[in-house]
Amino acid sequence: MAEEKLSTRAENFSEWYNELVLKAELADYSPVRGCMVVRPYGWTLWENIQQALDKRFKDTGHVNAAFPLFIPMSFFEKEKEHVEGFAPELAVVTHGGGEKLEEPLVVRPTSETIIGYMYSKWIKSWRDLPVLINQWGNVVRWELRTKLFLRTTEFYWQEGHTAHATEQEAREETLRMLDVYADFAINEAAVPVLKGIKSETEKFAGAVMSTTIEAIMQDARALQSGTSHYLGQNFAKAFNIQFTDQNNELQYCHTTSWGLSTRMIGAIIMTHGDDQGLILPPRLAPIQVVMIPIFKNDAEKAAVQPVVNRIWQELKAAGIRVKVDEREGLTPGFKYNDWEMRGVPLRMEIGPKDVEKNSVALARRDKPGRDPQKPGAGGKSFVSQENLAASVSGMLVTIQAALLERATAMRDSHIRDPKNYEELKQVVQNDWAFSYWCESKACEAKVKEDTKASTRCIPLEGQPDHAGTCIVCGKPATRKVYFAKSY
RNA sequence: CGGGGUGUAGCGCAGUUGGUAGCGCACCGCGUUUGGGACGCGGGGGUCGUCGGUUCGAGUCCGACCACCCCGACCA
Repeated sequence: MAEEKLSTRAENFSEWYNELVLKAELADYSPVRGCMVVRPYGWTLWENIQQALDKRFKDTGHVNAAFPLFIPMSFFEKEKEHVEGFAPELAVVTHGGGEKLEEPLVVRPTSETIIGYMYSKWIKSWRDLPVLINQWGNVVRWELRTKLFLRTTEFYWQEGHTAHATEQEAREETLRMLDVYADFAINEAAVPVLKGIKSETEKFAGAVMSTTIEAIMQDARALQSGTSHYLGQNFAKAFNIQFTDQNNELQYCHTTSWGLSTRMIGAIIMTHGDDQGLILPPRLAPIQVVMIPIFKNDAEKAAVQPVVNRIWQELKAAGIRVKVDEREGLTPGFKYNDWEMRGVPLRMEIGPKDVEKNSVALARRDKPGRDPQKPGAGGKSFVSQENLAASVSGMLVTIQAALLERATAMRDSHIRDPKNYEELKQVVQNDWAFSYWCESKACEAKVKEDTKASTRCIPLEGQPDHAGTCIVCGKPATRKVYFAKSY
């Protein structure tokens, strides 16, 4: 049950987020520190994300499998950078069945190691390649500071792991999956992400190259929303993933990995939500249309209910995710607010007047219109019951497009091009800076030191056609990078 | 792991010089209501975060611990 007002985004963005996650019943705090319980409404959203991604994975030739939750500790010691990167956040099982284990088991923080081990068993010949496997699962990273969906000790995600004969193939795969993520984020979640390459300091532990989709939240902070890595032969050498090529020569594979997690739910919340609550993109929303029957007495109820039922059937038959709010004892006004909190894209009101006029009232969540006397002011409109499924479908498409458009405008308004370093230091307090960078760790570290902003990515698109000078040190630079504060 | 804050009913809070726990919302029942957060009447629900100390007596005073949240160093 929704309670009264939320904190506003302007007052305290962080509070607003926390309250919204709880009140919209997406997730709740668990008795275990840093872990979350994903509630049915949040999980359904995740299932819709899974479906949209899984289809894209299958369409690009991948198959799903499941690897163990427990990984022998020694596996982590085989790849130097990997162990250094993950050692601080490993959860380790030392006992089982009441006895101390001979070798401790790590609860997977990511599965490169155990999958690498298995790939070395499965891959013998160039004919076995490429191997294109994805896994849906949970992982554990012992985080010091957690926040629902954005960073929790345990989280849910998918991790794709592929092995290829050549560097070129593996690099192509890395970028292909980055494109899949970007396509998903933009066209399903209406989150206008920027694709790019991570700096050396920001890349995945053990990768040769990390790529990312970066999103801008309403408070202008960056959220890394998905990553795709080219791992070179690092894991192949650590785990002996070798094959015999066409010339009968033994070669190491080139591997990739790519992941997208429940953090995406946080991205959706912080991209689209308003002070009224959640706003979900129609393509992913667990409930796309909520129907509110309105009646004052039994006679009106008798008139309204059959119409509600008929329309519900029609929408359902058309493949629309629709729910009728049949709760008794609550006023329509309360229900409006309640479903707005939960972010349902479209609300349909059906009362005696609609039955009489063969119409329904439709209210768009992305354009709250609180005064029905001023239909021009908000998103409330009255449409005929004829071809209603088509009108509703059309409106859902319109809402989806409007959300992406609004989010894109928001993103663009936050990207700035400071003229010099002094200006950059100001800009990154409330915006992103898109600046030439010499790609040295020293300059990157200096920005972080001075402003707390990090490099988010060197974007793959939108690079200038001429060289420039590093915004920090003034040395020649060929590419621009985004500097921003991040989650 | 450092700094700050909070722990009293499901949630938000009050609780005086220490005297045996209360308000709002939510919940349950009945009735009236219902096109933008309804109302009346009745009802249920608390070892006051934990442990210890002071005291005739502790939600209140003292100490320790624990948990969670917020802000900083690491990360999807």
